Amino acid sequence: MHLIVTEKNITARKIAQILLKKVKEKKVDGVSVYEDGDTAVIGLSGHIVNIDFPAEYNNWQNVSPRELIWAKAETRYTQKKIVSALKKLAKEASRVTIATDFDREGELIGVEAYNIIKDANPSVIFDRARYSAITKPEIEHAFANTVPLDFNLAAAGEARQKIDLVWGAALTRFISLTCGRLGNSFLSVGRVQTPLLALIVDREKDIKSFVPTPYWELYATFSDGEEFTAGHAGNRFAEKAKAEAILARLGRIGKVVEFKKEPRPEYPPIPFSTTEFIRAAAGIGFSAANAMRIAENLYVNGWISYPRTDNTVYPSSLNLKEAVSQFIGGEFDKYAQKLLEQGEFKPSRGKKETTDHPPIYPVANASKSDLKADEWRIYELVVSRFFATLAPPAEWEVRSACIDVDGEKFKAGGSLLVAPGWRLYYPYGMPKEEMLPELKVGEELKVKDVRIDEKLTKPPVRYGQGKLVKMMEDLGLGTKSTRHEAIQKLYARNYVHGNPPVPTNTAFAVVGALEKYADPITKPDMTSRLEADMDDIAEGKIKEEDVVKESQGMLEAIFDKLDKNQNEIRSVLYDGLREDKLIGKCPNCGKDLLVRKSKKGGRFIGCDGYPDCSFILPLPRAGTVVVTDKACDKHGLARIRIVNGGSKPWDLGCPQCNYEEWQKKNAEDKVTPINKASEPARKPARKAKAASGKAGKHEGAPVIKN
DNA sequence: GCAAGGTC
Repeated sequence: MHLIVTEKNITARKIAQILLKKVKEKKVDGVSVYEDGDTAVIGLSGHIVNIDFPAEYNNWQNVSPRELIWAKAETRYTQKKIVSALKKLAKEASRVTIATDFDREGELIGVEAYNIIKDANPSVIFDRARYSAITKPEIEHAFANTVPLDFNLAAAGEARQKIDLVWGAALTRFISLTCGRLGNSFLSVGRVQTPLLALIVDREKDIKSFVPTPYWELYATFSDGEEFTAGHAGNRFAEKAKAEAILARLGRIGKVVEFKKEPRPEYPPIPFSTTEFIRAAAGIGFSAANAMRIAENLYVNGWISYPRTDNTVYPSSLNLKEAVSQFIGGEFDKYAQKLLEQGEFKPSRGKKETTDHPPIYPVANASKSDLKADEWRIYELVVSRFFATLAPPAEWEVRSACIDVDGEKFKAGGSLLVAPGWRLYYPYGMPKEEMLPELKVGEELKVKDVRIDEKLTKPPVRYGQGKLVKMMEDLGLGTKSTRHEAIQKLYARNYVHGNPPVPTNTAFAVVGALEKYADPITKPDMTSRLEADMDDIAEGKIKEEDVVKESQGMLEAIFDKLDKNQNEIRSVLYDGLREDKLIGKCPNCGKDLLVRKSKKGGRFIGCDGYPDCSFILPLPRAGTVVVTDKACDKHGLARIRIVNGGSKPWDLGCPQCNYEEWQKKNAEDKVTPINKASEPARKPARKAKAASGKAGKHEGAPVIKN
C-alpha cells in the first residue's frame, strides 16, 4: 500500500480528491483516512508528539529550576489516536510519502510521523512531496517529483523545541518561585513572550516619562469664494509671544505666491498574509486572537483559504479569474463584474514570497445569511482585500499653495480622489479628502480670520495589537500561527490589561529583573541568533546537539547570576506585585489597603494593618481584578475593573462606593444586611444572599485569613 | 502548573 501523510485532515481530503479516482473515507481509530485501491491518505493534527521533562521534575518546589537545564527531555505522544492509526496503517504500507507543509515545522512534523511509522514497520520506503498550493497541477507535480526527507531541516526545528523548553521552563519556575506566585497565578518567561512584553513595557516607560510641552500654531482663513485655512510656514512656535507678534503684523490681504496641482497614484494594498490580515482586522476593531479565531472558522467551513501564511504573493498556479468569477450573482456581484471588465489581472505583491501557502483569499461565495455578523465582517474584509489587490491604482489630485500675507508665508494642502481604482473595492482606512480651491499665482485673497491655537506635545501612543503583530514579524518573534497567541498569553498572565494592552506593575518588575540578570531572554536577538543557528543546522554546517549544548551553557551562566541575586530580585518582584494590588489607604487606620486572597480562593480588599485593623471590602467572585490608576474622588481608593476573558470588562469603580451601593440595595430588598463597611465584623455571616444587579455579584463578605 | 510550535 502507498500511504500519504499530510499535516492536517483537510489537506488529506483535498489531496485524495486530486490524486485518487474514487475517494472512500474510512475511520481508523476514529481518524479519517481517504483511500482508493492501493493508496491511502491520512492527515495529522500538526505536531503529534511533544517533548517534556520526565515526571520526577514535575514538582516545582522540590526541584531547583537550574536542574532543568541539563535534564533530558522525553518525547510524548500528544495525539494518541493518530499515532495508533499511523502504526496500524504502517504495517500495511510498503511506501510512505510525507506530504506535510513545506516549511521547517512541516519537515519536523513529517519526521515525527516517519519515526512512528519506521518503528512499526522498518521495511517501509519513504519519500517527501513538497507543494505550496493545493491545486491539481501543483500537487500532481509534487507527487511526480518527490524528494528525500530533509532530516537536517527537521533537526533545526528540534533544536528550537529543546531550547525553548529549557529556557522557558527554568526561568518561568525561577521567577514564579522567587516571588511565591505558584498555582494558576504563576509568572511565565519565554523566548517570544518576554521580548514582546519588554516592547510593551518600554513603550509605557516612554509614555510615563513624557513631559508635555506647550506650543502654538498660527492659522489664517482665506476666502476666494470658497474658504480654506492655511498654517503659518514657521509652525510650531515654542513661544506664544512670537506667534502673537506675527499675528499683530498681519493685514487683511494675502497673495498667492505658489500653487501646485499634481496627480498622485496610490497603489493597491498587498495580498493578505496573516500579519497583514490581523493588522487590517485590528483596524476595524478586532483583537488579534478574535480575528484569527474567526478566520479559522471561515477556513474550516470552506469560505476562505488557509489563514496562517507568510506569503504576500499569489502563486502563479492560482486561477485569479476563476476566484473572482465565483462572486457573480452574489452579494459582491457588481464588484466582481467590474473587476472582470479589466481583462488581465496584474495583482499587487508584497515583499515576502514563501512556499507554505498562498495569501489569504476567498474560496467560496458566501451570502450574508450564511455567516454570523462578526464572521461576515471578516469575510467581507477578505473579499474586499482580494478584489483590491487585483484592481488598478487609485488616483488622487494633490494640491498645495503658499500664500503671502505681509511677508509671512502660509501653507495649505488639499487632496481629492479623482479615480477610486482599488478604493472602490476596499473602503477601509479611506483618508479624508481635503478641500483646497483652485488658485492662481498672483491672485489676491481676503484674510477672513487669523487665530492662534495653543497645543501640547503628545506622548507616544500605545502599541495596538495589529501594530504589535507587525513589530513581532519584523523582529522575527513568533510565527504566523503564534503571534496572536503570544499577546493573549500576556493577558492570561496578568502582565497586561485593556486594549491596547497596558502593562501592569508586575510586568515592569519581571521585565526589569530579567533585563538585569537574564538579558538574552528579554531581547529579540535571541531569536535571530537561534534562526541563524537553525539555518546552519539545516545546511549541515553544525550539529543540533552542539547548538543545544551551547544554549544550555549560556543559561547556566545566567542561573549563576540569578541564584546569587535572588534576594534582590525577590524584593523587586514583591514591590511590583504589591503595587498591582494596592487600592489606597485604609479609612480606619491609614495603612495600605490591598487585594487579598481568601483561603477558599475568593478575593477581598483587606487592610495591611490586620489583625490590629480588620477593615475589609468585598470583591466579585469571578473575573480578573484590575486595579486602575484612577482614584475615586470621594474615597481616594483606586477604581477597579473586572476583566472576564473576551467579554466586555466591567468597570466596578471605587470598591467602597460599590459596596455602599450594594448595601443600600440590599436594605431596600429587605435582605438581612451583613456587616457595615465602617465597622466590619471579623468573621461576618456568610448567609447574605446576592442582591440583583451588578453589585449583587459580590461573594458576600469575605473571611479574613493571613 | 513551565516554552513555542503545529492544528481544532
